[in-house]
Amino acid sequence: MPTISDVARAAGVSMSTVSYVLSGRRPISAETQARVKAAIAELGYHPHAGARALASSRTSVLALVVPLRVDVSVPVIMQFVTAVVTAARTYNHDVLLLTKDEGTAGLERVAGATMVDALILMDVERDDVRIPALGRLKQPSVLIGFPDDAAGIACVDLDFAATAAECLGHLAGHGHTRIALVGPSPAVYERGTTYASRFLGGFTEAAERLGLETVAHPCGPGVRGVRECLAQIDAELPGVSALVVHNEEALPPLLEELRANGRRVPEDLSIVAICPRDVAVGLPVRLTSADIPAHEVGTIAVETTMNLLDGRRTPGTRLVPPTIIERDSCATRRGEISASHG
Amino acid sequence: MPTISDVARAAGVSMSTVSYVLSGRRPISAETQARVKAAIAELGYHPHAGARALASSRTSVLALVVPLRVDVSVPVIMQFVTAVVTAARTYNHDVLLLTKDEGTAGLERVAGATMVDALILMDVERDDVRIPALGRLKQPSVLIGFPDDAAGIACVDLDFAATAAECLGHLAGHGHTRIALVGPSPAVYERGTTYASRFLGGFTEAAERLGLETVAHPCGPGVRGVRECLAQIDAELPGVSALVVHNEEALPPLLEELRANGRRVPEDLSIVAICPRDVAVGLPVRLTSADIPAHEVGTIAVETTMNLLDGRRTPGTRLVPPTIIERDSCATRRGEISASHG
DNA sequence: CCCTGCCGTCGAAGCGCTTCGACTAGGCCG
DNA sequence: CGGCCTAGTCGAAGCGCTTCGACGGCAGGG
Repeated sequence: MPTISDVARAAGVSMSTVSYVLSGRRPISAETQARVKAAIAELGYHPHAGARALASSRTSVLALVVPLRVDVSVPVIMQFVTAVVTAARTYNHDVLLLTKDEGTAGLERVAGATMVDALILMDVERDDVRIPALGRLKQPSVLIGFPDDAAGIACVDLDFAATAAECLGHLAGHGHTRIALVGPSPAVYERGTTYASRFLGGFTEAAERLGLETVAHPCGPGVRGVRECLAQIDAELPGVSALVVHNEEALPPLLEELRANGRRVPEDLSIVAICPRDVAVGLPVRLTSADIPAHEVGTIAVETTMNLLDGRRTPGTRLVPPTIIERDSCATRRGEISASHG
Repeated sequence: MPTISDVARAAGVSMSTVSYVLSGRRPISAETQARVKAAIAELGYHPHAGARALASSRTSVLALVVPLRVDVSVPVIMQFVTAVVTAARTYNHDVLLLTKDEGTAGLERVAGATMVDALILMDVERDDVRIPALGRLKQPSVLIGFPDDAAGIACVDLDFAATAAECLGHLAGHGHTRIALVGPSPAVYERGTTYASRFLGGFTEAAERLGLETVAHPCGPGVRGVRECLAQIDAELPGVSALVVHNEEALPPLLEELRANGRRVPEDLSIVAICPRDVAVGLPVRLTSADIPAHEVGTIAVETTMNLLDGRRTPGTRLVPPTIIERDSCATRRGEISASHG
């Protein structure tokens, strides 16, 4: 492996000149640059990452902490991951993958060892124990998701409250007035992931504002969970004409159960789901959905990280606005549009 | 951040002694060790990864190259990833995540810069362009999957040929003699991922050995692909009584299509699927399946990597034997067991 | 009792890079 | 025409760690 001094010798310049050609931190004449670059290419020189990190205390590596076994669907996690990796590469950074189950220790390890320049955490909980730990690190960090107290912390996520409101608005626009929320599994609420409560909050508030009659229920796993949830909804809100489903895993069994009971979608029951595009189109009925913009959120998380690293002041929290995509699961209730639009 | 010399001073020893306590490469008396460890704990000392890499030319980081957009299902990829990360941690290594779309350049970058000690590649193709590049790196590498010419390369994967044979054996044991293979999408074959052809090879050979009548067809995406595939199978092998499905994505539409056509599983048609446990149990019919042992394969890949790093000679290729798990999708054809068992 | 060898420790030489200060030439201003 | 600034380059001092050779002391063998 050639070193910077091999390059310097080959180009007939000093080591520092080679370094400045590479970093651009000082002006170097065009001819010198050309000679240095030629030497680099010829020798196949790659700067040694460790040496660089040691001398500059910058690593060009980001840590990304992903949840391992969670209730949020795996493909969505993977979308975040690929978005972050791809975006990081556009800033010439690489990504070190940590799992959430290492907890605080993992963060301290990679940060303490100066393996990374910054950290991005997914699956943030209401009162996440990792947050105080982050404050003690010398590296900045960005959260994907929101803790209860997001003061002074950089957070990025879909605006779940606005998403709920949009869903209700969409259904109200189609004449629906009795609408139920099929929420995430109870485990999600217990674990304290705030997207569930943010969504519920937005749902409740919008329902009131729009004068809708609503109920909301979490929905456990499998056909069983779906069945129970539907039963409760039917009991508490007879004549329900639309469902907002904020639970990706529940969608397949839910559709299956409705079919089995002879309830047609959207003729008898309209559905708006919160899920990624490909899930929405991969089901028996193409679902009208609010997209989970994993790619956008991941990209923004990296951008925010880079701003932080450059010492740029940046909005502490970034809420990505929702996008509703109309497909085939939402029907208009005849003669009720005007009533609901009032 | 305290450095090793801070620790040395606090413990009243030299830097090298601290280093030897940490690495265990030379004997250090128990008392000295205790004092050093106390100092480390008290100061909250973490060795600087870059400095360590520079001095020792070891990084304790593994590169893992994952496919981005592929036909193999995302949850399975994620299982490999988490297995590799978890296993790497048990060897005190971290994982740098690369995407396959960076191609050869990505490998050369991280290897050239000495960012990693070794590389693990997923989604290896028949004549993968990255393989010659790997040979030029100073770091060892391990493949998850097999290229056409695996000579001298460390490879790990499920034994797909044996898996196919096991599936056929299982069905034959249940009295089935006319069996069709629903294969991966044509794109998989075109892309040259060898697991498809390895499976097909094992299938064909076992069919002959067991005296079965079989056909094999790739299966394109969606309901459409399933429908075409089934039509061809029925045309070419009338009276088919069992399906081996080597295509995870096809399973939901396949079951749906069979149901719509009034073909009951397993009464009219038995199914053995090749898919991870959770997919098999998450469908309307709990499928008898050959497991995709992502966790085991990932773990073995890391073990192999560690052996390579320790200069230990290790079997070049590791084929993980299949495991068939009986569930509810396989029926016995009455009165035909003895006939098929002969 | 001396030599050998091992145990436990130290000192110092790098590992390959960045970066700061310094220096030389010119160019521009007043 | 002197002072000053800028562009372009060099030299050297680290960054924090590992590791090799060396050394003193103590045990065991001849």
